[in-house]
Amino acid sequence: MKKVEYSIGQLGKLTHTKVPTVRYYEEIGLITPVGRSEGGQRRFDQASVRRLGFVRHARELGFTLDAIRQLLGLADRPTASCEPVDGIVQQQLHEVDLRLARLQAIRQELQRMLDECSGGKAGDCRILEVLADHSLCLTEDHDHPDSTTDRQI
Amino acid sequence: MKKVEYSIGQLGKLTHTKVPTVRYYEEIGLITPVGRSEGGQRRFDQASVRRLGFVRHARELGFTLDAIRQLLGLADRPTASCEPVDGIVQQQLHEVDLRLARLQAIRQELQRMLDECSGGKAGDCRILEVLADHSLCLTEDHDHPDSTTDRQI
DNA sequence: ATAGGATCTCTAGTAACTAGAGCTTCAAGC
DNA sequence: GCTTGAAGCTCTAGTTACTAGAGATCCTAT
Repeated sequence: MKKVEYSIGQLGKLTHTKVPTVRYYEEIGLITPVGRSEGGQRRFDQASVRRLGFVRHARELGFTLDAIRQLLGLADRPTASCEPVDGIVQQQLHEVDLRLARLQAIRQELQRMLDECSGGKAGDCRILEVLADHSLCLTEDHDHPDSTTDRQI
Repeated sequence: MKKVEYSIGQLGKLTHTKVPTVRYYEEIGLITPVGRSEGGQRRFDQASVRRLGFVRHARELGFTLDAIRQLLGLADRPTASCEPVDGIVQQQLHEVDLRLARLQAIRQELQRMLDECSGGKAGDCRILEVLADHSLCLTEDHDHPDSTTDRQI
């Protein structure tokens, strides 16, 4: 069984990751090539594929790169307790729940705005009115964008 | 009835907007002070308050500043048809729906991961396993972060 | 008159990439 | 062995919507 090596492009294909993204992950220390070719091109191995796969999957689930860095650190020490892993995931679930709640409220208001728009001139547009006057909207949870840690997905 | 004027700080309080954010919105052309004081400080009026209120409310609903710029342009021409407004809002609703669907799938997988974790060593951690091996996860819609236009809320 | 809070401008930083310029390396075909 | 074109390299800068800080100036109340 010989060691298979991958170019950055092959690694990218295997993990559905764009090449510049792989380089970016290397830059911030999430993955490291096993070496370089004679001419200086990056070479990766099977472990890189798994590691990058992990990163990508976690990103799909909305984890920040920072959280992923922690998860990777924990995954690297198989004898450690998996409690912190659990904590990170629980935290993420919590944030997803918050975002779901906010999005659902937003969805409702958008839908209502659309329902009320009768399609005339902008001057009479109910949508523009609601947007201009917050008190016309139903949402209670008046959450101000500045304070909202708004992130991805 | 005399014209009331507001400093940037007062405007910020009235609209729950941080002062640097107000300046940023001015920089990108969303709002404009009515003038400046002798000493060069910005002065705003009631119309500024309404306009900034509009921006903030639209941001809460997840519109991009670009969409908001368009909405403001439409709101400024009351005789124009409100059809494009409707279009922008519908588009936004659509995006919110997509995001809700994705978040719900994510929520499910996070929950399942937590349910399966028995709390032992990281080496046996089901969570880390699932993260490392995408094929272990239930989500069908394998959506790759790169291609995801992931934005706020 | 003065103190101290508010405001000014300017630069730089955040997350997680993406895009482009200008150059070099690699692999396949002849 | 040579050529050619895709793929790789580094570096800089751009994206969105702000936020933070430095150092100077203004405004208002005592």
